[in-house]
Amino acid sequence: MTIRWLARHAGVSVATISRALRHPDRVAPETRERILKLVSRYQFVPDGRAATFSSRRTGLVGLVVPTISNSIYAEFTEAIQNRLQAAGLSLLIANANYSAEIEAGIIRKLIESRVEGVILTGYKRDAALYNLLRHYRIPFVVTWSTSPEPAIPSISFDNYAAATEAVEMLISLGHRRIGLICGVTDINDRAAQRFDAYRSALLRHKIRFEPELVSEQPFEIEVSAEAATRLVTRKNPPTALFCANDIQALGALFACQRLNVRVPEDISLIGFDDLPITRVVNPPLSSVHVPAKLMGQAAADALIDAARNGIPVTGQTVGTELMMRGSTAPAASANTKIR
Amino acid sequence: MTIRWLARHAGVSVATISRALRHPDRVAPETRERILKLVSRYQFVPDGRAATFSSRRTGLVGLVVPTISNSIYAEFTEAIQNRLQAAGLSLLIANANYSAEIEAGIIRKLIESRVEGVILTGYKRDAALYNLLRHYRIPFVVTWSTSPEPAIPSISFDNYAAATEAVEMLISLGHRRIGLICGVTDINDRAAQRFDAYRSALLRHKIRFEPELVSEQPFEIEVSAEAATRLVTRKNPPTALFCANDIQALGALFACQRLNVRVPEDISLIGFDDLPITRVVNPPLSSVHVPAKLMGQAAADALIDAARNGIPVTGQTVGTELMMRGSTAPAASANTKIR
DNA sequence: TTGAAAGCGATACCAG
DNA sequence: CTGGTATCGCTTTCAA
Repeated sequence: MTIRWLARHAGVSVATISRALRHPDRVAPETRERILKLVSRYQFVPDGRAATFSSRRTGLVGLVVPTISNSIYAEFTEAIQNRLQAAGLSLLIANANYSAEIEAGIIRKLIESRVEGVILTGYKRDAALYNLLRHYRIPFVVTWSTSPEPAIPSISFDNYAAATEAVEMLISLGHRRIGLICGVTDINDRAAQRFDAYRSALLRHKIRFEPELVSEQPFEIEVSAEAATRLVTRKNPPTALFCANDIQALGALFACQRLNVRVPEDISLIGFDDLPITRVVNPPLSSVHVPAKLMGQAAADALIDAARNGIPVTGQTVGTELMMRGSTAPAASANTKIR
Repeated sequence: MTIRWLARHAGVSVATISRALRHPDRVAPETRERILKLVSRYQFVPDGRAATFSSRRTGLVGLVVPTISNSIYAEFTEAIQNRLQAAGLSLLIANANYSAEIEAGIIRKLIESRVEGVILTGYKRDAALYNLLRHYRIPFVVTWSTSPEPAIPSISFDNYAAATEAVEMLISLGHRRIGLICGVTDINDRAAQRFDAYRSALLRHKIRFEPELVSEQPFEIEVSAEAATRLVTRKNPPTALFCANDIQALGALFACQRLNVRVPEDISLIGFDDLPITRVVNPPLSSVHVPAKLMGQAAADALIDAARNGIPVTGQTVGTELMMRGSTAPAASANTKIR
């Protein structure tokens, strides 16, 4: 069942069939009707690869995320997918699983598929990969972190600034012993930037940085709860905890509840991502709002523009907002000065 | 940059280049070295479409899910993706967004891409779609619900049985006023089956079915919390709530906490999906464990087998398990008889 | 408005 | 072991 077969049956040329399918207005109404009737009668679905192959357009965009089981990436992915779908493009999705090797393989495969654009998560990766994409003239955009290199366009928020705001808020509430739970900085540049921001903020305020108050963990709520438990049950526990991720913040919140450590009276919590659930838990969780959906849409739009109209992708910074909720309060012990 | 170009530069034929890339052992070591050096020097990545086109294999599998922002689908998707990736196949993912129309368009597009298999969510859809897939000899499998038609292979658990177990548990704990929060049954056959199970269980135990105790809602935690609030603040509130989804159960739990309705003393809760978070909240949430990962892997494996070895997809039922945790207790008022 | 024919880039069969 | 070549299914000039 091919265009050629249909052409024979309809008594026209393959060119006419192709036109009837793609540019119906360029075919005589009568001819068109006849063809379309055949098409639906035989449930003909043209081979997209062949089409793609002659027209040089695959209609495919690749997305590389470390995982989608983290809600925030799921939301991000979904936003991208919806946008592309609306533009008639398809999403080829791949999990890099926080592994540089897997990622490299994935990117190669995307190039093999001749995707018309690639959305990357995080900027830190072998330069060879960026070069490969450029070499194949495949527009790409980095999300979730901004690359220091201007040649690598990123549509993202500023992890460092956002984390700084959160930590400074805790400091301004009088907290001096502030713990951190974040992702594994070796494999996650977002986590690394947030860690940096935390550390710098402390130093800037002359607060000693204590490595024992920092816990790097994978994003699993049970693991995070355990990490928080360890932090909170120290002899000299922190009075505030910055969790560079809501999953971890939730783990911490539930761990505290279980330990009868009152939030925010005994310990203040701030998360990161602003998942919908933060507004529903008790107390509601303060969190840094990350415009995941917006960021995804902007990235998709940029790539759609690049693919359709050859417009080069330009970087863009989207804003975050610290959402203060019930999980954060002035330090009880300290001389509480809110500025 | 094509195979032909490389052939000229290497002074060999295109056939040899192709072989050097796909079957290195069928090429003289010397020739091979020379070719591979060129390939890496020019960062040549063969065009997968062309390959696909001559070899009749696209290496693509399509997945149609209603959404991925629900964690449980994200986990499912991820399992499939990992499995396919390991088998050298790529996942083309599409959100149907609980819309039959969008889904139909998506399936058409998957056929256009000549995917080698399709994983569907839920069985209820226009028969024409199934026929189209069959017509194109594309193996498919239904997940998340079992089709009553044997011609539609499903790899799934039994929604009805699983929900029945949960509701009967509540009944056996002495509950007689049991509420239900579930998905929108019009567009979600899983929700519909769970609703049916709930209703039948009540009737079977001579408990009056009260429509006012049922709330159909989209899977958003805030919406679910409101729905639960309405149910719990009735003049004559239920003593137990079956939530056909953990998102909704969590919404209910947090709503109860906020209203000072004690769980499980005042109201028992059972969710569905057994998300990791259920083990961490307070009290831990009873839930029906759904083997999302296993189901995804099995579906992926079935399709891999179908694509690779022409083995027809056969249905399979995977088990669920009711995980009883702290959110459920015997009815306080009633004459508590645990059988 | 319609048709003929030249690709698009790799694969694989068949010779040599 | 290597080369020539038909082929996959459709799009797209270019003519008619």
